[in-house]
Amino acid sequence: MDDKLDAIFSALADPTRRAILGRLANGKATVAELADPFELSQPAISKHLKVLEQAGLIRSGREANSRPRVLEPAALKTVAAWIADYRRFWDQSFDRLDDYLSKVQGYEND
Amino acid sequence: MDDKLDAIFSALADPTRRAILGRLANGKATVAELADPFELSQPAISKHLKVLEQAGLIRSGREANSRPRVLEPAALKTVAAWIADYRRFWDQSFDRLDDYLSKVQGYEND
DNA sequence: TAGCTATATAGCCATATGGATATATTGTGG
DNA sequence: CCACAATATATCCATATGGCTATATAGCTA
Repeated sequence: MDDKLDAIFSALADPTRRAILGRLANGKATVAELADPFELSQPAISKHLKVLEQAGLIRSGREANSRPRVLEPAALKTVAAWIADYRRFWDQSFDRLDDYLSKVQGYEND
Repeated sequence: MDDKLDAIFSALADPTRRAILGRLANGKATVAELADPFELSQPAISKHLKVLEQAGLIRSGREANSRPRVLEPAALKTVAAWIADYRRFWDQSFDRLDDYLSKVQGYEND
């Protein structure tokens, strides 16, 4: 799972790739469509797509001449699950845990 | 905000750094304490800490001889906020949005 | 089959990253 | 002030990353 997170976070660290995911949130798209908003070469986009796919964030389809991409939510869910463990540090709705933690931390910290 | 996400995701892409955050979730810790679980040199850990700090994920304190680190939840909250936009793709509790989206996507996809 | 369209792959290059060792810096205690 | 402890900074090195151009591959369509 750690390896997965490595790949996922690493894929998400690039703004072009996040923008691509944003586009795919509206539905599947061809490589050309995904490339359109950017001033990057087509191979550069293909490379980004490969990174996203290897991280499990998207999938490739096949449709006539083109290979449309779709979002693969599971990978994002993995991230959400990871970050959920930290939610208590900022979210009011985790008050009881928060109280508990501030006691524990207060003990350790002072 | 995009720049922030770049730095944050990039920082989170390394398992050592995620482990450090995990340790800091139990309360503040010195560099030596943070380095202890790893078979890495002290400078390597300092480098990781610098990356985490520049991403805003941790802060440095000062206490006698040592510079203890603490978690900085805001940066993680930023990630949670980003990913929340995708929550509808996997979470049942977002059913209405999900329905809406599947209609929209169905339209675009078929 | 020939040619066009869509996309992938191969190289190549510059910069970034993660690690190591050696050394500098800063604070504490004697 | 000295010596030690804790941590940071400076190099250096190997590998990874992101971009480009050129070229290969696959599927239509005439």
